Amino acid sequence: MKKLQPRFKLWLNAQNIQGAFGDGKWRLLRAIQTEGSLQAASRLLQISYRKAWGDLKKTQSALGVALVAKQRGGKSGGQTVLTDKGKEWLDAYGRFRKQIEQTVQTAWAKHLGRLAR
Amino acid sequence: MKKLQPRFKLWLNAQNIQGAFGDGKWRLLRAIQTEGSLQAASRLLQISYRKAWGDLKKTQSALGVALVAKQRGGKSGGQTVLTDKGKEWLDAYGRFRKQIEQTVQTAWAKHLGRLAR
DNA sequence: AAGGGATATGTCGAGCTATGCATAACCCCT
DNA sequence: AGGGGTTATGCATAGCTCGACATATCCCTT
Repeated sequence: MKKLQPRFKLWLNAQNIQGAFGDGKWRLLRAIQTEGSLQAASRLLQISYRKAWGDLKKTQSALGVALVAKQRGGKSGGQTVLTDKGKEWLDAYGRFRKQIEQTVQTAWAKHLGRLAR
Repeated sequence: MKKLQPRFKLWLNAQNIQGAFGDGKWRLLRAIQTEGSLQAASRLLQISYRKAWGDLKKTQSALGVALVAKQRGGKSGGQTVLTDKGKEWLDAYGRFRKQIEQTVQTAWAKHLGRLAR
C-alpha cells in the first residue's frame, strides 16, 4: 500500500455562476492585502495577471460586492486594495476553510487511518 | 446578493498518483454495488463506460487493492461486484465524506451565514 | 512632453480530460 | 455454432481552462 493523504477543495456557487468564490479567489484576496496591487499578487501566486484579473471580476460580479478598490495611474502606476467588505470575506472564509481543513485531518485518521495505512 | 451555497470535493493522493481515490471513484463503487456491473454503473452515473473502467483501473492500481471482482461472459454477459475490501473502502470513505459534508454545512452557517445572506 | 508601472480586455493556442468509436475476448444459452 | 451482453483497451476528437500576447487607458513624476 502506498502512502496516501487526503486533499480537499472548497468553493461557493451562486445560482447562475459556478465557482463564485473559493480557495483560489481567497488566496488572491490575501495576496492583494499583503502586496497592495493585483500585479504583485499575481506574481506572488505564480498565476497570470490575466487570470487574477478575471477571477476578481467574476467573484465581485457573482457576489455583488466590491471586495477591492482599484486605481489606475499615479505615482506607483496604480493599486488595488481590499475594501472593508473584502477583509470581512477574507477573514470569514479563512475561518471557514480552516475548520474544514482540521476536520479533514481528524476525520481522515478516524475513518480511514486503518485502511490507508 | 445572490443565493450562495458551499461546495466541496474530497480525494486522496498517493505519492505518485494524483486522484487515487475520491468522490467520483466512491460513487462508482457504490453504483457497482447496487447495479452489479460496471456497464450499468456507468449508465447510472451518466459517465462513459470508458471513463468508469479507466477510473476503476487507476484506483486499484494506486491503492494496490482489489476493490472489485470482474467476470467476462456468462448468462448475463458478465459482472462486476465489490470484494470485501471494496466494501470496506466504500463504507469507510462514505463515513469520512459524510463527516466533512456535515462540517461544511455547520461551518458555513457559522462563519459565512451573515455575509452570504 | 515623455515615460513608467499598473489596471483593463480581447484573442489565439497549448494542455488536459472526457467522450465516442472501433475492436477483441469471454462465456452461458438456445 | 451463433448470438447477446459485458469486460477490456487503443485511438482520435471535442470541450474547457489557463497562459501567453497584444493593446489600450490612466495619472503621477521627471
